[in-house]
Amino acid sequence: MDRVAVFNEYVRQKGLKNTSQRMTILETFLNSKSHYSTEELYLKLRKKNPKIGYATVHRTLKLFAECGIATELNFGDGQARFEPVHDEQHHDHLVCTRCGNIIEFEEPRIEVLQEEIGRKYDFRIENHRHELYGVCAECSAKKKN
Amino acid sequence: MDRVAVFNEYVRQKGLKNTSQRMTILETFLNSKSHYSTEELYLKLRKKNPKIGYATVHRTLKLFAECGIATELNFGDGQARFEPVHDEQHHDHLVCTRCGNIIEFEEPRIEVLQEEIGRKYDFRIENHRHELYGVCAECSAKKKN
DNA sequence: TAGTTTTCTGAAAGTCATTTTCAATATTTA
DNA sequence: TAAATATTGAAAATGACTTTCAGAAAACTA
Repeated sequence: MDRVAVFNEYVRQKGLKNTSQRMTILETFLNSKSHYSTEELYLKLRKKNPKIGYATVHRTLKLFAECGIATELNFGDGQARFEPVHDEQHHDHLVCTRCGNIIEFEEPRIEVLQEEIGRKYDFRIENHRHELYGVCAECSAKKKN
Repeated sequence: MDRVAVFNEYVRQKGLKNTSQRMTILETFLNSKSHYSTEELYLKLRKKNPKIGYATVHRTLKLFAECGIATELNFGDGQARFEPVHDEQHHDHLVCTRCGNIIEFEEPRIEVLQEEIGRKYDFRIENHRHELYGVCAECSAKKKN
């Protein structure tokens, strides 16, 4: 079941309504690999439909997260970001504190160790956040620091 | 050099002033293992000194983080938290999404893997954030879910 | 040590992302 | 198609932080 279908199913089950705004937002959101903040997605959407409101974008992104087709991220810059959930393996993020660039990484061995920690503390892990902050290759080269 | 000395040294070097408020806040902050939000520490401090202001508490916590005796944490509940830096090994956190309880864990093998990732992406890691969210043993027992 | 300079403080106002309100509008149901 | 119900967008509200500013306190200076 693709993500559009998941969303439609969620909307149906919850007795929500399927509006043109929601479809536009979903489409734009899925067709991008960026880690959008509400603001960024809102600005992008205005170009397609200048009538769309900020609150609607925000509410809809929350809805995506709720039904499991988006993940809410927070890189400490004071605004939430959202990324589409993909079928591929879970990944985490390297965040460049100079240029803001975000690199995704996968490390199954860390995932395994996390599970081990959960068992050790008798803690049922539901999700996690793992971000590495620093300076990316480009910025290191640029500023030779 | 203990953390009070580190703070005093930092204040001296920066040409800042050493006030009674800062000392009170530092003392209260260090004598606790909690992960205080500004609000929580502010409320606790009011009991000792009702005249102390929220802004001062917040500014001072930022100052602690700046001089390296505190770490700023963010568990996604919309408010920053601070913990005293201890000499012991670096740790990360398990956060119970039911009761809010925070457990610290250490896992050197994860630290090693992080460094490996940094090398792989030619990324100079300066710090990281690693939090595991889920249900703690107590809450699991309570709600049998 | 008194005077001068500079930083601090606390209260209040301002900021900024997010959330809520509400009247108008759109979707879905009957 | 009408009735019921959810959604929308604009604007107001919220909440965590951040800044402002005038008076207070600390550090420096002669």
